[in-house]
Amino acid sequence: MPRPTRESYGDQKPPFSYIALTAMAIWSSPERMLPLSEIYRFITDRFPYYRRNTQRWQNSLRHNLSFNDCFVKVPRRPDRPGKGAYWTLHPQAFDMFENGSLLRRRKRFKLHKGEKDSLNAELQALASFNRAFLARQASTAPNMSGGMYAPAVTLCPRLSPEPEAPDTAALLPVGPRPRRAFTIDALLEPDTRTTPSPQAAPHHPHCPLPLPPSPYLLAAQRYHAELLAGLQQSCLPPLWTWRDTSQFSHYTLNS
DNA sequence: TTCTGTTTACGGCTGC
DNA sequence: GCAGCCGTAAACAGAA
Repeated sequence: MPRPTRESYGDQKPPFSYIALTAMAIWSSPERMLPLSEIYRFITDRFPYYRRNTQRWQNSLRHNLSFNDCFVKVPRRPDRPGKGAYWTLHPQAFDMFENGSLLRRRKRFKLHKGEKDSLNAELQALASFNRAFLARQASTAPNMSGGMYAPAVTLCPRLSPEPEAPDTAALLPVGPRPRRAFTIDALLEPDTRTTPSPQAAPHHPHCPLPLPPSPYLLAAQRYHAELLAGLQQSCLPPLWTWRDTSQFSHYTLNS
């Protein structure tokens, strides 16, 4: 069966399930994770059919994101505020589709109870940490303006507009995933394994001074990096690639 | 207020 | 017939 092309659909409904469409969108992003709004945009950009009746299919898509264990909701980093979380694919969900075909899943991806509980606990912990981070930041805000630990994000506005994927590439630790107690205090302790020294703090080209980020920010980044490293450690290359040529656009199975 | 996320329910389709 | 996958609708809560 020839692979369907974008042009062959026109305004017809593509033969992909919402799970497949969402997986495509997530895999199309450099960070392998997208907020809901970007998943919508990916689908409407490529499939004209979904430019109509948006409420209907978007409701279905959200249902699938929540209902299926293959999608993992990753809380935003506290220094990257915005609406909604990021969504990624569970690493163990890559073999869902038969031979990379997106038309029908080989089997439903289902996490075992323990795995699901463990993942939920970690994500819950991260969300709690983010809230605690914001609370602490708010309570210390009046002193932050001139303080040496003022978060870099308040002094170095981003150049790219929202939505923006978490800056995980530079945060991912090398080697085995470090484990430490997940409490606010534990995370705020100096961590010589992953905490960059103030001298090594990245210097934003538009910042007048290379200020060290706050310990809270570092702790949040560190935990985010640990979480994402765990999720991505077993990541395989994408099974499919969206190819745009002058003749046609289609998904191809990577060899 | 709007968007995001969760949950429940139901019916159609397909394969065994 | 049954189980599993899928699409859709709807209600609701919480966050931005």
